[in-house]
Amino acid sequence: MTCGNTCSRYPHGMSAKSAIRRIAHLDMDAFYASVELLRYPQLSGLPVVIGGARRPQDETLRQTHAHQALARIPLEAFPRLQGYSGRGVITTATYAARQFGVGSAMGLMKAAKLCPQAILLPVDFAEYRKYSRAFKAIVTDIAPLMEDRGVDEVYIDFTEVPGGQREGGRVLARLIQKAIFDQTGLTCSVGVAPNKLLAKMASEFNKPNGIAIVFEDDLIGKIWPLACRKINGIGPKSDEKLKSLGIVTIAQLAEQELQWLIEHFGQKTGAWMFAAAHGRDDRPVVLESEPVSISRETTFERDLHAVRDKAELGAIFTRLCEQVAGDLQRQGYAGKTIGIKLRFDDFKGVTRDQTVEHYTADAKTIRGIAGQCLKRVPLSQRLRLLGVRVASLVKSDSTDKFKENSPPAPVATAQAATDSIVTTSQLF
DNA sequence: TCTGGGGTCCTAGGACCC
DNA sequence: TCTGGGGTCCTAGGACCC
Repeated sequence: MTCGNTCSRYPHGMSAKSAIRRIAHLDMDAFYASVELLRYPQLSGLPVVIGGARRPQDETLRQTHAHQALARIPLEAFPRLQGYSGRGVITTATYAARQFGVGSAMGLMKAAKLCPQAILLPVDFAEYRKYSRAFKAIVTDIAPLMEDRGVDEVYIDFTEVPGGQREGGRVLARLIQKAIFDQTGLTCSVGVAPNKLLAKMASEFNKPNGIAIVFEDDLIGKIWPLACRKINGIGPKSDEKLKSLGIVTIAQLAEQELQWLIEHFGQKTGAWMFAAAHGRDDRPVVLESEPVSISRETTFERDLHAVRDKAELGAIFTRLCEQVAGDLQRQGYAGKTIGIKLRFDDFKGVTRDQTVEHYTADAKTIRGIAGQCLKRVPLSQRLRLLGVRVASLVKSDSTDKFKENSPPAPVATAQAATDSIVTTSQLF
């Protein structure tokens, strides 16, 4: 068994001052909704949902409100879920709304039935990003070793932070929580534990605005009674499979032999599950990471047909390529694997990609290669989603030696050549 | 009336090379 | 010519997460 950085940096019981590894997981409470409540305090206590709605009436809400004193806007001026029609899901719901059974990822029309009086606000990523940057800056001012896990979550290594060991991390967690609240008005929940796996579970224990401390000795008492699904990485599919094998709780998972888990879930997953069930996880807190891929996708307001809606589809496709190219250029990357993603009206999806010789961040080049990918998909079925992705990324300053202007002419595949069904080759 | 828009990582087969 | 193994790259799909 090899011993990596973690062991050599934190020798167990070796020196009198040896620090115990303490990792925190911090999770902002109902993040998007809470940010909206800062702008519209008159909505506090009311059921509010933030939705991925892209209807014209939603898009105009911000402009309508733009020049008013937001806190004075009367309640009647806010759109309600009642009578909502169209696509879109809830991204965040206030705790008041959650009491009606609505929550993340639920379709807005279903939510409208459960809680018609709920106020519906469109998402405003720019605003959430602002608060995201703000709370992360507050965290790193106090504890510099932070791993970004998206807009509203971070891991923090408390181990070597002054005060990070006091009360198992509770003192520092409280300090960070208070600093974030004082400076942003937002609340968060924090779990502190010997590793990321346990810290993540702990942060859920006392939500919202709570702190939970977990020590190694708490495994049996606090972790084992939980459902396997609470382990970050065990999703709906694995959970179902575990249930079918008679395993519901983490304790039951921990009873299984390593070999038995490997037989049922494969070498990697089986071994990982075994470790997780025993509370073991030595992943470090990662401060910086490079993106693997950059993509844009969109679900249409209505399903589109490759033939009947050819012009509309073509325009959307071009726009997606331009957006991806813009993202790449802004972030300073170029890629050489270009791909597309389609979702059909039955929600089944396919992907196609192609790796080319030259790195690119150019919209027209991407559009050309993505168009070739699209030709390899039979398109008799109606589409609900189209996406464009660029992977195999490099920092664009390191691509100066490759020139971007030579889109290769991909050879048509045998499959595309022999395809007798309607394909986009006639369209794009 | 189902199910958004980003991402990451893993698996598995085939091509190709040594 | 056959047998065998390992490594890497590419592609497609799928599970999972925020």
